[in-house]
Amino acid sequence: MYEAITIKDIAKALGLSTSTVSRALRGSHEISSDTKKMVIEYAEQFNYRPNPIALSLKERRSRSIGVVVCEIANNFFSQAINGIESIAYNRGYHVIISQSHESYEREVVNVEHLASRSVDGLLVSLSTETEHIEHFKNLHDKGFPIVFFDRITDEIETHKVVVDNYKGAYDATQHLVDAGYKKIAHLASSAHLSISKERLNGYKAALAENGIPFNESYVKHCQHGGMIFTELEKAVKDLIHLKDRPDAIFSAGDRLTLSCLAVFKSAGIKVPDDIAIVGFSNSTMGDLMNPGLTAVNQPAFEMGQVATELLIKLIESKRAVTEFETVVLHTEIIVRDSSAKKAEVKSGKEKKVAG
Amino acid sequence: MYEAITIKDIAKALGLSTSTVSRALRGSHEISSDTKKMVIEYAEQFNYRPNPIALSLKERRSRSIGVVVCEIANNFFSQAINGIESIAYNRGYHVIISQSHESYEREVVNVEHLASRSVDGLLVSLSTETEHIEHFKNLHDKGFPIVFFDRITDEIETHKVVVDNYKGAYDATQHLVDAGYKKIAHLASSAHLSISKERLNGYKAALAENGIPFNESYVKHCQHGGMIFTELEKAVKDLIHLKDRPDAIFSAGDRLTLSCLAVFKSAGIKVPDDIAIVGFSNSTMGDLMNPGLTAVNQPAFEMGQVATELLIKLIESKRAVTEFETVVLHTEIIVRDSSAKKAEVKSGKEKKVAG
DNA sequence: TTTTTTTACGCAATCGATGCCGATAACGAT
DNA sequence: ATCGTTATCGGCATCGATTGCGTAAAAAAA
Repeated sequence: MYEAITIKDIAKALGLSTSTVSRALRGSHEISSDTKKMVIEYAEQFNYRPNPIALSLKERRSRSIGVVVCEIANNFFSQAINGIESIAYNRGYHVIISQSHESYEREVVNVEHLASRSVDGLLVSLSTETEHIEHFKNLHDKGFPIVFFDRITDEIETHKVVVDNYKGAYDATQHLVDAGYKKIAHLASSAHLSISKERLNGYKAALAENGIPFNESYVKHCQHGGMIFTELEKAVKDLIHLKDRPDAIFSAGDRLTLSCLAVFKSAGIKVPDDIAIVGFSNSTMGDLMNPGLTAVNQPAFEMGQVATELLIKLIESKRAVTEFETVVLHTEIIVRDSSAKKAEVKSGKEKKVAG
Repeated sequence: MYEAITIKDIAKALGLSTSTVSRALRGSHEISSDTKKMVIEYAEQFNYRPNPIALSLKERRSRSIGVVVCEIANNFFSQAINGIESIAYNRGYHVIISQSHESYEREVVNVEHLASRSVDGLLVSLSTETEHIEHFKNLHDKGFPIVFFDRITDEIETHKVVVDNYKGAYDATQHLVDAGYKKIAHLASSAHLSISKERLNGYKAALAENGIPFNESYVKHCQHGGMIFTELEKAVKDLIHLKDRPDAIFSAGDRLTLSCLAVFKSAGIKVPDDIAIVGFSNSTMGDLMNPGLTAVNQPAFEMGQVATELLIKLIESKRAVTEFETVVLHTEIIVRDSSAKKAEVKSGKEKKVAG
C-alpha cells in the first residue's frame, strides 16, 4: 500500500537523529549548514511531506474547520463555501463540509461528528428544522469556536455574520409597491429561523409605510424551507386560490422561489402579468431565467469570507474570547422583469395574445 | 480552550492503566465485568470520544476521502457529492471537498494538499484545463487509491464511473433530428476531456446516421468549460453569426447551456423558435426554466455513490488491487419545450412577430 | 500442599513529529 | 592547564489510543 517517507527514514538514511532532521527541516540555527543542506536535499529528493496527522496530535489541533449548512446544491451556500474556502486555504486550513438537508437530526449528528475533535472550529448556518441548539451550546460552553452565518441564533453569544434581512425585505416589498402592486404576499421559510423573522418584519414595515394593511393569509411559512415540494406546493396553491388573490409575491429564498415558479408554470400563471415575484437570492441565475428574476442579492461569497476570518481569529486566539461581534453586510436589489411595472392595459393585451 | 476527556483521564480517575481502560471500552474478554462496567459508565458520564487523530496516527489511515471536482456550485457535482456523502458517512468516512474552479494549477495544489496523507483515497473528476495527469499518476503508482468519475482519463488504470456519453449525445442529436432540425451545432467543453470526445463522437454518429454532413464550423469547444464567460460568448456569437446559422444546438454541459441561453437572451434569440437547444445536464432546473430545457439527464447521485463504493473497496482491500472496472451508467433524455418540433409555417410567422 | 492454569491487569512500544534537556567537542580566555 | 562558551547533535518524553507480552494473584488440578 501507499507509504510515504517519514522523518525517521531520513534520519536513518543519513545517520542522524530524528530531532536533528526535524530541526534541519525547520531551518533551526542549531544545525550546521552542511547538515541542513544534506537533510533538505534528501527530503526534496524523496518528496518528504510532514505527516499532518502526527502534527495534529502533537499540536492538539487539526488545522481544519467544519462547515454545517443545509445544502451545497444551493447557490447561496455554494458561493458562501467558495468564500470560506478562499480564506481557509490561504491560512492553511482544510474545510470539511457537512449537509443537514434541513433536518435537525442530521444537523446534530454532523455537529457531533465534526466536533469530536477532528475540527478546530465550526461555521454554522442552521437548518430550518432546528429549534433547539443544545448541540451547539454544549460545545460553545466548553470553549469550542463557533461562528454563525446567515441563519443565526440569539441564544449563543459568539461571532455572527448576517445580511440586513430587514432592509432587504423592506426594499423588495417597497419595490413591488413602487411597481404598482398592492396585494403582496410573502412566501417564507420556517418561522423560527432568524432570517424569516427579520424578513417578515421588513415586509410588514414596508407595507405599513405605504398604508397597506397587513393580511395574515398572505404570509405562508414552509417548515422545511422548500425541501419538501408538496409542502411548498400547498402554500403556493393556497395563495393563488385565495379569493383576493395576491398580485405579487415576495419570496424569501432561492429554493422557495424556484419551486414557486414551478407551481406557477404548471398552473399556467404568467410572471409578472398574473403575479409578479421578487426573490431573496444569491443566484446569478436570476439573469438566465425567463423572465429575469428580480431579487434581493446577498453577498454570499463575502459572508463566507468574513465568517471564516472571524472563526480563525477565534481559533488562534491565545486567551478565551469574551467580546463578540455581529457583522451585518448589505443587500442590493437587482431589478429584472419578474417585477415589471403593473400596467393594466398592457397586461390585458398580452394576455389575449398568450391565450 | 476546548479540552476533551481522554483515555488517560479515565485511567487516572479510576486508578487503572490506560491499556485496561482501552480494552474495557472495546469489550475485551480479558477485563472483568466489574471493571468493564465501571469504565464504560464513567466514559458515558463524561461523554468520552476516542480521539480520531490519535487513531489515525496509530492505524495509518484517516478515515476520510478527498473529492476533487471543478465546482460545487454546479448541480451535477453537488448531486454527485450528495451521493458520495450518502455512502461515505454510512461507512464511517469523512468527505473533504476541494474545488479546482477548472484550473489545472489549483487541481494540482489541491491533490497534493489532500494526498499528503490526510486522506485515504481520492474521488476525482478532472478540470477542463487538465491535460497532464502526472499529479495523479505519481500517487497511483505508489498505490494510493483513486477513483475517477465523469471526467476521466485513460492514462491511469483504476476504477472509473461514467455515463454513456456517446449514447447520450447520440440520443440528444437524434432527438433534434426527429424534431425537424437539420443544422445542428455542438457547443462543447475542452476538447481533450474524455466526456467531450465521447459526446462529440455520439453527435457525429447521429448526424451520419441521418445523412447529415458533419460541419466543422458547427462545433465550438470552450477550453475553460464556460468558466470564462467571454470565451463562451464568443463561441456562441460565432455560431449565430454564421452565414448558414444553425437551427439547433446540442450543448454539452450545464454551465455551457446556461451561459448560452444568456447570450441568446441578450441577442434577442428565441428558444426554440429561432434556435432549439438540448442540454447535457443533471439539473432539475430544466423544469423551472422558461421554456423548459430538453436535456440528457445524468444520474449524478448514483455516480457519486458507485464511485465511493469502489473507492472504499480499494482503500479497504488487503492486497494491492490489479483488476479494475469501469462502471457505465445510463442517461435518459428528458424532452421539454426547448426542442419543440420545428414547424416551418409557425416559425415563419413568429419570426415576423419577433422581428 | 504443590503445580498448573486461568483471570485480570500493567508495562512498554508504536504511530510521526516536536522540543526540552543533556552531552560532546572545539575553541578562546584566564 | 583548567574553565566557560558556543556550536552541533542525540536521548527521551510527549500527544492519545492500541496491543503484544509479561506477571501477580486467584482458581483449579495434581
